[in-house]
Amino acid sequence: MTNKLNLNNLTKSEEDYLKALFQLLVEDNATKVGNNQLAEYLKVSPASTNNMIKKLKAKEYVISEKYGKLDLTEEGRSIAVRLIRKHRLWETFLCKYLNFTWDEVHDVAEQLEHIKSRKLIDELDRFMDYPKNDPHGELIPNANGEYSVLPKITLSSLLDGDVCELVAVNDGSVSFLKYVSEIGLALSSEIRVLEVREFDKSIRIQFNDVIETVTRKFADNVFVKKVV
Amino acid sequence: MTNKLNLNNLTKSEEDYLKALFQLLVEDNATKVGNNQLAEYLKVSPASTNNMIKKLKAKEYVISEKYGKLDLTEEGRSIAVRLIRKHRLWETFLCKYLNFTWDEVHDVAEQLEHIKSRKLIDELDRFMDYPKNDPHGELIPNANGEYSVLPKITLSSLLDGDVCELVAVNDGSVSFLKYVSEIGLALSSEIRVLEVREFDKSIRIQFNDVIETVTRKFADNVFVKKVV
DNA sequence: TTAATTTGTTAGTCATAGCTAACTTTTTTA
DNA sequence: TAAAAAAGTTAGCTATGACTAACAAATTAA
Ligand SMILES: [Mn+2]
Ligand SMILES: [Mn+2]
Ligand SMILES: [Mn+2]
Ligand SMILES: [Mn+2]
Repeated sequence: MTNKLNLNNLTKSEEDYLKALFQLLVEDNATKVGNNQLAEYLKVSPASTNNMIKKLKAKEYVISEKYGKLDLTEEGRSIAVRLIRKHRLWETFLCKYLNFTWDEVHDVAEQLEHIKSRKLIDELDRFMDYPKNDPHGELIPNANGEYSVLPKITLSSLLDGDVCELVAVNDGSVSFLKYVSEIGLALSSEIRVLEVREFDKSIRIQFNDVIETVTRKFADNVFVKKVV
Repeated sequence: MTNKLNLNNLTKSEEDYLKALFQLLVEDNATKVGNNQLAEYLKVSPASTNNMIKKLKAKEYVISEKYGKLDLTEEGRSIAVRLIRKHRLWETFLCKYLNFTWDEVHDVAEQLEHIKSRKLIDELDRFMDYPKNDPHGELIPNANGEYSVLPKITLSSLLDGDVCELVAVNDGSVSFLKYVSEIGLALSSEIRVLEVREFDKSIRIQFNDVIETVTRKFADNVFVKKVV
């Protein structure tokens, strides 16, 4: 048990890098994550990530060999999970109690996730009666740091005739989330794939007696579980 | 009307300096505030404050002549008031909804006050139904930036026989606040000054049939309004 | 009114965290 | 398998915001 309790001396940047690396490693289930990939994800230069990775290696949150791929230590993963817990709890709070819509919460949660107070986040969790999912459908890690990834596939991976339930959406883009709501989709919507068009991979879908055509790019950001 | 809307490009440090200067100027009603005084208040070196004051003068939040005293512009005051509003609303939220005690809230609020989202703070205000006072008794500025200082004097300024009501406490020191609660004092307590001792300015006070002797230092941090 | 003390300023240093440009190593492709 | 491309690294620069040490101005005391 590597319980060093060195959780509160991380800078906002260090936290952001650890969370980003975790999301690439675990959530996007990439087999290997490289320096340039991390740089692109964080929208900084490869030189910046290279520099930060050095520091995080010295602090034993990250493992990698020179010119090799990146990985997180147990301690590094644990910090990342705590950040994701905070992020998702705050998003939930903003939607459920402060009248935020699901496209408004991410940017504010990016700030709030860096507030350092164990009591704050655990009490917020209790106050909301331990929610399981955030406003975008993603699972919220619990106070013990137990983390699991929602079983999901992208809408774009389905074939003609498949029926699925919308279980989560990518929360990164405001315009995407607004678009999803506008056409009438929401978490739990049942979606039937009418046709995947060969030419441009656009997809005709049906839900609530509505028929829409969505692009491949759109469908890549919609996460579903198959029903039929 | 100097409404430049340049409110969201300030660093945490810049915000902290403006708030500190405001608190020295307005809340502690100091006639003049100097560079070293600000440095001591913020627990940084005079060189650091001198440097930051230069930057804040360039941005037109602060006014001062070389070797002269410091003052805030309207814009500078406005930023400071918004920070104080955020600080006090968060303190109130933590106490009322998240089971924090009044000695636990200040440090977390120091972090939360720097979160940038107009909607967040105005919705938090609405959620709590527009509270007037924070957990330490201080007035919460409203959404229009209207700010007023609670009419108050220190307990240490009273004389033998005076009777007063506890209206606020200095929220800076955890050990002080714990001490206040422990002896049974709270906001609205009625306190009678039995005797101010010449020798060390210690004060015998009575409240709720309790008689206690408190030091001058203690009484400096207790804010009251006179009843008799 | 001079001398001592306090207050304020400047110069130079450090750490953090970005950047570009140049370079090296690894991987891919022809 | 050699050349090209991609990926990763390094050096050197910038800005922010701390610091100390040295100095100048203003205030206070003698
Ligand atoms: Mn989010
Ligand atoms: Mn989310
Ligand atoms: Mn406070
Ligand atoms: Mn307070």
